[in-house]
Amino acid sequence: MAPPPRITITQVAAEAGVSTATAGRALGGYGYASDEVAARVQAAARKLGYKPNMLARSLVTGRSQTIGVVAADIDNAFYARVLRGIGDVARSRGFGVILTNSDENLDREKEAVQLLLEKRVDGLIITPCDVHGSEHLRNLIAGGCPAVQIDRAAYDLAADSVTVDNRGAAREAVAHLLTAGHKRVGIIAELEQIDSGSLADFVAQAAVSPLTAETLYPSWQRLLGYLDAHRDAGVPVQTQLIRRAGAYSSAAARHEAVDLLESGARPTAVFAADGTMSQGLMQAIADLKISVPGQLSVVCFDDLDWMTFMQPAITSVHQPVHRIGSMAAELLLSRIAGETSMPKHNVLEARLNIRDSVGPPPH
Amino acid sequence: MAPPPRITITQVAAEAGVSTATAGRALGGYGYASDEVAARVQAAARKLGYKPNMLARSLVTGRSQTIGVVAADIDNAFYARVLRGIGDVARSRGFGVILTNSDENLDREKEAVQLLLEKRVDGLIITPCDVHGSEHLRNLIAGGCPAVQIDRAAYDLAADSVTVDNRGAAREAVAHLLTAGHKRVGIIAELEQIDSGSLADFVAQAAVSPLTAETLYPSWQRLLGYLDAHRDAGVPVQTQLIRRAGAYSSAAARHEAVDLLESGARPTAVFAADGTMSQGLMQAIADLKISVPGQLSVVCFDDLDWMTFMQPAITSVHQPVHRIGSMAAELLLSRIAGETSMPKHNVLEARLNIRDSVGPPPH
DNA sequence: CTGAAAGCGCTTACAG
DNA sequence: CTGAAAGCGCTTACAG
Repeated sequence: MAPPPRITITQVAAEAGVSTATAGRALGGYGYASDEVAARVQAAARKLGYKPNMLARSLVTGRSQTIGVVAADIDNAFYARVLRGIGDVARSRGFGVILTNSDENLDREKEAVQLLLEKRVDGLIITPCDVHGSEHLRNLIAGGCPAVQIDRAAYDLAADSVTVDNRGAAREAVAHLLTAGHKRVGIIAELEQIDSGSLADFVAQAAVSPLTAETLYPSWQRLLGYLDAHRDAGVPVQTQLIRRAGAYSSAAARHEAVDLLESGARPTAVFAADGTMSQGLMQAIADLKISVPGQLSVVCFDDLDWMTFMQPAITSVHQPVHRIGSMAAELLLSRIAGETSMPKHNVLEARLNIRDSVGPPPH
Repeated sequence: MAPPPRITITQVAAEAGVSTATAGRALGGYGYASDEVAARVQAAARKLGYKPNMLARSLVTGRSQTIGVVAADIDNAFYARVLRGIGDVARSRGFGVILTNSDENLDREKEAVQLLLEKRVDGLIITPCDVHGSEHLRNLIAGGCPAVQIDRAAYDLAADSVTVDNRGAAREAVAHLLTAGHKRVGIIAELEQIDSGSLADFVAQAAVSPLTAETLYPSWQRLLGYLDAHRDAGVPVQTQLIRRAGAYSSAAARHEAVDLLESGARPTAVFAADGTMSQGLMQAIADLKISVPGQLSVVCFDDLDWMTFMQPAITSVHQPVHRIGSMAAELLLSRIAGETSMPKHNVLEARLNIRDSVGPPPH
């Protein structure tokens, strides 16, 4: 009933009649060992049911063969998928993955990083909750801990990043609507963090000077794509069609969407800028019993990947989410392996998946 | 540019002018230390930016403050949520979480358990991919590693489990359809693993002797609930209405659903036994342009949690998924803390969420 | 309350 | 190719 004591390399060495150093070399795949001895040690290990204690190994080698992940919220299809990509790569390379959630909260992020550091991860993959660069992340990098950012990139952090071309994808999505003849295209976006003054200022500024999207939050990048498409098509932007949920919440999105769709100048098409906004929009459409694409054309950013199963199937922007994770992991592992070069910002393309939710504007 | 060397407790002790033992006691919160010394040590630690090395601590204490999770597939809303529940509890108790995926593959599961054991997790939460009890899991338990099963329970494993009352929930769901007057209710279920001979045998046996659901796979448990509801309502079971996708695949489900809905004796209602089956069913309904609930009433098991956003909103069985994870983690932590009692199988209730997808049978 | 010593289970130079 | 010794960074008895 009492748990049998764990077998250590000392016992294996004794059983095989060699030193622990030799046993370690034979088992750990480092250093030399004659075939004869190696076989004897392995037999002893098998016989005793030896399992190496990685904690001890890590303590001496200084590497834990573990990567840490700070996700914003694993209970979200986007991060779940990213994590799958990370996990697949980690597994294939013999690495473990320690997972933490920040909930977009800076204190939680700090705690999470702290935990991961104490557990001596070899590197970490993080969704920084503040793109304006948090000091603790700079310290991390300065401390020599490899890190790869995901989904967003803090502008002054000398670390790799893997993101999606949000701006380009939104531009394409909105262009698709404008090309179908729509002149009043709404957008529902999170736009929580204020990057550059008010929303109106942002729009005004985008109109006169080309903004760079690199260091913005995804929802602002997508708004920029929306503005790009309008400029490209020569369709004037109407600020009352730009709706800001102000939070990553489908309830907030639903509220904004209902308000938008009941407003005097109802748009003939709407672009929802992420999966959660899309949920809210679809709820609003159901609330108001609006037919799609009859009365309203719709394109959704589909982080959540359920747009294909809706009726009608929604034209949506599909991110290569698994790839974000696997690429981040590959990058991180190459940094851990010592590959050194300038930090690189990798931008993946998102694909527009054309379905049945876009038609010509009504009458 | 070179990463600054890590600060160890030895350096903190030197800085504070005490022994490492005292420094450890002052910092680690174990043993005694006078207020004066404690303050001096803490000041030194802060000054040097000391971060404890948990690897070293774990090596000596024998506890890693880490729990391992073997999920079937994190890229699935069910496990993502479970993991959230686990992560929330772990965080609040200062534990780390190492995540692995088994993909319902026994070899992967073994590898995963092996990895977790080498990393010396204090316990693990697992979705056993073979409910017939795998030897490696028995060894694990025998080795004294606390483990909690999730979603299913291997029948001969002396370990806690947290599952959902699949049978009861399916029974309620199907009863809801039968009560609405449906006499031909179809079911689309995974039913991959054969638990007791053929499907027909299983159904026949259930009719004569009361089967116990405890050690069955979830999809078989749900089928049992389907049969229960029919027996309760005195409605005869028609085997051609019981469709088996044979795999956890929405494509397979879609195929079976199309076949079922195009068959001579088309059912007037269908129960989809899990989120993936539900996807397949909804696709089939779209393929065939069947109106819901006009021509067909539908109840779905909603692992994926997107039924509420569909049009029309689908009546669905909603599992307390987050709770599964948090409960499993709490249970595991109490075992790790040394609480010893008989393994307990905890069964959570699922809730039927009534929406618009059920009406009376046509004509 | 504090310190010197031993030790957790490994790996790493260093001799041989 | 192998072994004796030292050491990774901590904690744990054991004296004092």
